[in-house]
Amino acid sequence: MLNAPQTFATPTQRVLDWYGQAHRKLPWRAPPGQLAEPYRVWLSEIMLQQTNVATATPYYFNFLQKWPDVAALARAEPEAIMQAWAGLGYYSRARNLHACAQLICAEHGGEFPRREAQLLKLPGIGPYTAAAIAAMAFGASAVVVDGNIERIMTRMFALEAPLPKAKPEIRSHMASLTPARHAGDFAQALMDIGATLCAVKSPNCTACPLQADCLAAKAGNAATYPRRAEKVTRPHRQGHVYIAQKLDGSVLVQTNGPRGLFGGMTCLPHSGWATKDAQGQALPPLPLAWQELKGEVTHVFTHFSLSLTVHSGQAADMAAPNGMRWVGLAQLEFEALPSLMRKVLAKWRESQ
DNA sequence: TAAACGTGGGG
DNA sequence: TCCCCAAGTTT
Repeated sequence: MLNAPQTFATPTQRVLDWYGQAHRKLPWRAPPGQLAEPYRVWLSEIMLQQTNVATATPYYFNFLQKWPDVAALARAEPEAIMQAWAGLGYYSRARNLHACAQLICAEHGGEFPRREAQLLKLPGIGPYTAAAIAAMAFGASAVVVDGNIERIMTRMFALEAPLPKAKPEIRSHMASLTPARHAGDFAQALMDIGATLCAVKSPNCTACPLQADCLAAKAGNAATYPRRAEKVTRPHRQGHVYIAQKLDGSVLVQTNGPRGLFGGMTCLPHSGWATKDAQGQALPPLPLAWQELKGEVTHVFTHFSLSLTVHSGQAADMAAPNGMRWVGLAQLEFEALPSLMRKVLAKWRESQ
């Protein structure tokens, strides 16, 4: 089977050919046909979990500059990592990133394990990321399945089972297509196709190298895949947040424990919003003459939306309550503040 | 298995 | 404005 004409090429070969000439150039990527550095693949893959390329890219450069390799990252202060991650969301990724770096240095001699099964054991590395690192950094013929590839497989094979039920079937199709060599390029090619051609809303089938292999393209209904289970309605929650300021300008903050929403991050004192019972109950951290700011701060999370009433109060030169601390106004920007808290502070400043 | 876990951009 | 959801993992 030498020199098979393009017309008779396999879908896999068509995708690899397309990648050679149409691939996106991304900072963590190796050129087609080459392997990328494990540290860069890992760092980018963690950042890209549920996160757009455009959003993750500046964070990737910042991390790489601060911590050029896994040993440097392992030595970093956890607070510095959380601060650098602030705004990216899903903060358990940052905590696991540090734990993973330390584990690699302590138990793997500072080198990433090459085998998928061993990668899978590391904190923050699940089935997708383990396969991606094994394929892109080590050349393994790993079966990489992310959201893009799920979308492409359900369209190519017109899979009617709704996600996540279709996942085993998707994986099986992807396994059949994955080449023995260049599996990393193949996966990245499919992700590029998913991002630029096989889009969620209006797929560009005529430009797709898989058009001839795609049942949904033939049927003209690609946009209806993947089928999805019914979405649950997002509950709404309420809470109160308190900005206490001393005469020297410093503001009262607290650092969250490692788990749960905003785990490991810096927050303004607040009433809590995690449970239905706790919502809306004002619970100031200090007995001050609190003033309520006009208008609420709203924020939408994946699993609930939130309205926050903002209170401001002038404090005398008093000690911070247990578990809290005063932070100078100029130092606030260097805290690991999630976007919600920055939003609250912005509203407060604009009310001053 | 299903829920928890952030955020910003696009239609 | 509102809804959807993006290179998932953990519990």
